[in-house]
Order: sequence, then structure tokens, then C-alpha cells
Amino acid sequence: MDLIAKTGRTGAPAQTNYTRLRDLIRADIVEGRLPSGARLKIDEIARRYDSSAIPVREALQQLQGEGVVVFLPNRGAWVRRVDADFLRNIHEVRALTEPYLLRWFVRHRTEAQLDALVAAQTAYDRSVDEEEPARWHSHNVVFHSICYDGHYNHEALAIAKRHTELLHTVAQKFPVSRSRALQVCREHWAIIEMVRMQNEDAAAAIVEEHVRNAGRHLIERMLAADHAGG
Amino acid sequence: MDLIAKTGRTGAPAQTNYTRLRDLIRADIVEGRLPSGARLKIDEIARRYDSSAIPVREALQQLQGEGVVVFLPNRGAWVRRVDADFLRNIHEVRALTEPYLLRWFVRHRTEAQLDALVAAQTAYDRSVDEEEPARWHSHNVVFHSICYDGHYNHEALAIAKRHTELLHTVAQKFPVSRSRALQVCREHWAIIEMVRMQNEDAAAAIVEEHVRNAGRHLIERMLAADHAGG
DNA sequence: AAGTGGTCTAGACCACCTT
DNA sequence: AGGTGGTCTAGACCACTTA
Repeated sequence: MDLIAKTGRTGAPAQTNYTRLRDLIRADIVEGRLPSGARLKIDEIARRYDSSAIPVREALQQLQGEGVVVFLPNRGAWVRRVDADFLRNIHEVRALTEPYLLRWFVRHRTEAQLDALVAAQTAYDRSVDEEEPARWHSHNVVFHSICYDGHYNHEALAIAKRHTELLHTVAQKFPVSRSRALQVCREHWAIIEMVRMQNEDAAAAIVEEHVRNAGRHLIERMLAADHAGG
Repeated sequence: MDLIAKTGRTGAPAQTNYTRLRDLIRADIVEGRLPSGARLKIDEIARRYDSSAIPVREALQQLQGEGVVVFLPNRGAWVRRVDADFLRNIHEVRALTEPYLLRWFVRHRTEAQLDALVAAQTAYDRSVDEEEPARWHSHNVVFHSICYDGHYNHEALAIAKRHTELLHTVAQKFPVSRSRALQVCREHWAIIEMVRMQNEDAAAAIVEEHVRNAGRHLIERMLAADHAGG
């Protein structure tokens, strides 16, 4: 009973305590429950998730590898602080990798994938009208997942995934404006059109600009909130 | 005495045992003393570096984050196995990031940096004539370090550094042919010329081709060695 | 069904910060 | 000097593998 409660094991465990903790802590960081810059005291976290020091440390080490946690030897761990420079940096990398990833999708997409993309974007459109800003972003994630998930280059995907996770933490805190959300939808439809036409170069160019716009908007939002005294 | 021997601490320690182990193990992997695919048994490694289980595990977790070690929960750790697919994948990413990194260097280089680049390449030229193949690669690393090290984008640099490390492990095992080394030198001189002329687009185009050539050659060498029964 | 080796617990140790 | 909290040791535990 205790064991099941602690490890979440139901009967077929190939999961260890530290992988479980890693996933829980990552979710708490990505969703903003452990905010940017928060100190991660080992005992505190161990109590929070009903565990102990070593598995917590291992989880944090893995998360450091993913870039969401920072360790200072003998000084402890923190949630990585995301500032404007960092956002600019990862958007410049995204402006390289996302066109690259998209090109392969344009060449190898199936009709079913195209349909899924249209459906996802239709849901996004509706979300902007009907849901609150904090929920818009998950539609964005879905849209890009459809484009990239099947790519053969797992190293590039790992980089993209890391960026997506880190951006999620910020997107929660600084949701896009309504006008930007509408622009995102237009950009997505433009991408869909080029995917439909199998125009690889045009699709790549649009998504590159799309990423740059996203970066600019997010940084503006963050700086505005900071100056307002957030 | 024992403490100093164990931790390498001389009097001003801001280093922990696991960071020391991480650096030692990484060096052993990168230099090929712990070969691709090797099983990393915790107790064995602990004895090898005169330590114990927990610091070894932490070191290995960090190295997993860097991509040179792979963990399977409850199954242990291995030196990441580098195959042809993996090499193709990271070269495709490098073909994106290196032109990006080089562009900034072309715009912001100093005269002193240009001189350093010429000196480094001159040493490389000489090395191909005078040193054994296994030593050529370090000149390559120096050349690219000069171009990239000052870049503001630390996230892009981290990606590049990770790739450089992983490639070093393979470069040790499959040194380039003499003819390819000579071609590398020509490509480097072409890059230098464009850096001198501050022709950003041309420099980017050359380095992209340079990376693609390097990837092709390395994969060919690896496959040839594998078929020969490596 | 025993062995191997990865994982975790409790508690000691010790680096760093504050007073 | 004392306190906080990160790091490490010894040993128990337990998942997975081989026979």
C-alpha cells in the first residue's frame, strides 16, 4: 500500500522513484507551480513528494540535463531563471531548427496528417474566441507536435522538445495578447497552405518568420510585465 | 592527505566529488578510454576513481544530460553508442548551427582573432604533414573554437559543444584520411578568406558545406571500418 | 532461485553563509 | 561559532537476468 502510493507502481514497474520524481518536478516547473528562479531545497522537495534525498537529487540532476534546473555545487539547485537574453537565444535556435524539421514534414506528410493539422488549427481558432488566454498555448503545442513528431532526427527533436518545455513555463506567466493569437492563427493557416501545396521552401520561410515573431512578442510581454513591477 | 588525493582539493574547494568524477569520466569517454557502448557499472567505476556509489551516479546522471551517457532505469548506464544515424543527425544540426554561429564572428571579429585563426590553420597545415592522423583533429577543434567561443548565444554554444565532444570520441576511432585532411585545410582557408573580407553569407555557405562534407566522410569511414570487421 | 547490480534509507560529514 | 542544507558512506532492499 505504502509502496504503491510512493512509487505509483501498479504491478508492472519499470519506473524508479527518481524517474517518477523527475516527471512530477518537471510538470510542476513547466506548469509554473515551481516558478522561475525558485530555490529547490532537497529535503523540502523530498517531503513534498514523499521521498528522500537521493532520489530527489537524481531527479534534479536529470532535470539539469534537460535545462530546466540549474545546480551550483555545494550551493543547491534552482529552477532555471528565464530572462530576455535566454528567450532571444532559444528563439534564434528555434528559427534554425523548426524550418529544418518542417521541411521533412512537408515532403513526407500523409493526407491524414494534413487533416489532423487542419483540425488542430480549427480548434485553435475556436479557442481564441471561446477560451481564456492561458489555454491558447496548448493548441499551439499540438499544432507543432503534428508537424515535427514523426521526424527521423531525434537529436533535433530533443532540442526542440527542450525549448518547448522551457517556453511553456513562460507562456503560462505571460500569455500572448489576443491580437498576437489571431496573428499566430493566420501564420499557422499560411503554413498549412504551404504544407498542402508541398512547397517546402515557402513553408520553411513562413515558420522561420513565425518563430521570430513569437520570440519578439514573448520578450516584449515579459519586459512589459517586468517594468510594470511583476 | 587522503582527502586531497580523493577530491583533488588543494585548499580552495568549490568542487564536489561528483563534479570531479563527471570531468574524469567525460574525459575517459571523449578520449576513447571508455569506448562507445561500454557498460558503466557503478561499483566498478567507483573503485576505478576511488569513490563510491552515489557520487558516481550523480556524475553519470550529469553526463546523461550532456548526451554522452545513457541510463536505463534499473538496468544501468552505458557510454552512448554512436552509429551512422546519430552521426547524420548531429551533422544536420551542425549544418544549421555552425553557419549561424560563424555569422556573428564574421561581423564582430577583431584583427587579433583573425590573426589567431590564421595561426591556428597554419599549425593545422603543418600537423597534416608532420604529425600522425590521431593528432590532426585537435587542430580542427581549435580552429572552430576561435570562431565560436565569443558568441553571445550560450544555448547554441552548449549544443555545439556537446556535438564537438561526441564527435571527438568518434574522431579518435576513425581518423580522417590524409586527402580529406588536406581538403579540410582548403575549406578552412576559404572560411578564413571570407572572414577576412567580412563576407557573412559566403562564410556561412562554406561552413555549411564544410560540415556536410565532414559528416559524409566520417560516416563513410565508420561504415568502412564496421564492414572490415571493427 | 540464486546472483548481480541498480536504487534507496538513515545518518554522518562538511561547505558555505550568517552572526 | 552556529546553523542550514548539500554531499557522501555503509548497508539494506529489490528489479532484472541467468540457469
